[in-house]
Amino acid sequence: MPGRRVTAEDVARAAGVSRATVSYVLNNHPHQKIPESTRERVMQAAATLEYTPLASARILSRGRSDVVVMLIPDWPLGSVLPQVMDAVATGLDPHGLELFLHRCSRERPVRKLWTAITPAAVVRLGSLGAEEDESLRRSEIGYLLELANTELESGLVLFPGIQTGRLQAEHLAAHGHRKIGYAWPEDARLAGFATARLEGVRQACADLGIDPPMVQDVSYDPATAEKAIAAWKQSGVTGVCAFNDEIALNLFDGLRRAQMAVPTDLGLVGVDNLPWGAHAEPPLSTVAPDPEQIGKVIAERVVAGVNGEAAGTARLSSTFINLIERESA
Amino acid sequence: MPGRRVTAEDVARAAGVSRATVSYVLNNHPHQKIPESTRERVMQAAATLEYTPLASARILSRGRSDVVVMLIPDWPLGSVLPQVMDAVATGLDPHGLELFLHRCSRERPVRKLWTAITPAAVVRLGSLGAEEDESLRRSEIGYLLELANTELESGLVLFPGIQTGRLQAEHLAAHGHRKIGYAWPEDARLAGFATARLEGVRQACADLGIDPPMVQDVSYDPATAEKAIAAWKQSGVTGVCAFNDEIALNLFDGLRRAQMAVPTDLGLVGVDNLPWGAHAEPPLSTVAPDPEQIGKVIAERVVAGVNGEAAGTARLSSTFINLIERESA
DNA sequence: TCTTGCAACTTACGCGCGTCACTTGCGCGC
DNA sequence: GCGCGCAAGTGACGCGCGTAAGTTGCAAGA
Repeated sequence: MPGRRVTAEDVARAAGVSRATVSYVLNNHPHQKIPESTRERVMQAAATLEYTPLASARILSRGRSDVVVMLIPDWPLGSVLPQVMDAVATGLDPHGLELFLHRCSRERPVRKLWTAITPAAVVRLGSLGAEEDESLRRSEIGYLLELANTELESGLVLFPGIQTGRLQAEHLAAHGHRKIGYAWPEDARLAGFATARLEGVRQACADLGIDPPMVQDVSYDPATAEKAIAAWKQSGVTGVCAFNDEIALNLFDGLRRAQMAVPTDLGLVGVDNLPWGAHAEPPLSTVAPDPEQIGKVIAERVVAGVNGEAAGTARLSSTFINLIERESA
Repeated sequence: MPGRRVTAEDVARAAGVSRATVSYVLNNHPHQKIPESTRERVMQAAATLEYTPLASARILSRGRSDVVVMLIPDWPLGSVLPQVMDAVATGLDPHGLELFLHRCSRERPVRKLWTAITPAAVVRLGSLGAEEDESLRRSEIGYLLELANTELESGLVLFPGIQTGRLQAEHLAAHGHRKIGYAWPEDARLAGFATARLEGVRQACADLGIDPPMVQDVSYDPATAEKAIAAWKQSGVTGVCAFNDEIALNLFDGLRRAQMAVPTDLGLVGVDNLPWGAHAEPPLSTVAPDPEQIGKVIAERVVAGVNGEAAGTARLSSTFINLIERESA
């Protein structure tokens, strides 16, 4: 019923040339001399027939596809990641590459992915467990871009976690806080990020010659916030680096319930620059990653990798995160 | 360097059979009699060689892939959608189908997608604009599942928007509210959902014989909340249906700043069942979609469609949304 | 007039796989 | 001893495309 697919053969017939010519024209093959007249004829025919080359055939013969897959672990997606993904997609677009996302979890191993798709590149976000990582590296993916949380891991540093932590701690210190706390997210899946950021806070504290941060678990539950606040108060903590803005906002609420004021009773800095943070009372200071920039860099790397250029392992500079100073510290 | 790809040919050689036999064994071809001994030999060889059939070749010869693509518009992703996506993926998995996500925006037309991938099915979430929709339908996708917001549109109803709105309004009415407001999200990309939900609220009001809802724009900005609250107060509104929990929580804050109490001064119901809502003060009543169930149904539909069974256009029953009564109404 | 050369094509092969149609081997009944 | 039937397995084609290698036609140089 849907009428057979339009193939290059049909276009060739319509344009009165051979299939090879069609292919040369449509792919701008460099080593072929093709007069403008036939080129136009072919283009014309392809357009009217609405010809679209079949991906699988293309891949089969070229040995590579135009698909880039980004592996997203099954964390709760924040607001930043989707923006990054969009930026990557727009960065890839002019080079004819399409971005697809694939969520991976422990239950559904990624291994079967190569059966389904032959990606030109894979962007791995966070680790998938040693076994999966290994099989990923051994697979015949054209290019594999690994994004890491810290400068300690190998790969391209996406969210410079240590730098983030440092900025948070330094911001608090700049406002006179000498005893610092860290609000650690309970969700185990976020531990990778959290470790890096906490490390940054630790380093900054050491450099500033103050005590290492006092870590408390905090989730969305107000009870956890209250407990943490009490613990910090008792040990004289005056400023807290929160893993992210959501947790920081939960602490805001906890402080309000405890009749405490921000930043006089406790200073706060978050991460992510959520819209809500700017409107909190008082406005929340935060370390903001720049999704546009991050996405752009990832896309550039992928394009370079796909084109066979050596990858290199430069780190993202701190241009991609910015401290947004507001009034919560 | 990476050493040539392992093909079915290699497996055949290793197992001492022909390539055809390998293919029959690995695909469990029904019309072939294959003794257990050779079957084992082939499996064994495939395993030790770590043979993975090349997707594109498979697709090319079978004419269909094992990839299901879900088109996600570029709204800000909430917390529900990712959960739905995960549920879809798990539902697809046992049938050998892999789920990939593709964000689409106005700038990057989906049309080129069929060049990159030959999906077994496409799940369309929301509309992409008339032109895109049309080209999507005309393409040779095996199966296209369209998800709609209201019973008015064609397709499978994913989030029963009208039903959602009704539940919200009825909940308020059950607690004595006779004059109802609606908090409309400013983000234009959410208008599709919002229209459906508001329609539900309208219907419920009509059925209950009370005034139609008084609509106010509310975003993340507290200023919008304050303005809306003032307007509702002035016109005697006592209960408000918020587009979602985030907006409801913003209204919470606004009410607190205005020294007003929930639900005595203004009752509130949200949608989505965000973790924060349960911990709000007082806990937020909300209409909760069930991501697991929704995902399961989508997956079932897709599997049926891919297997060539007629789709049907049954609507999702209200089992997929549940009113969670807490204390904010 | 006969090469030589180059632009403008075309022919034909291979990518890796599914699968149809066909062959082979072998036990069985007559 | 021979034809028959069926289990077990193979040969070969086609999917749609990129592209290397080959072919044709025609103008220019000798």
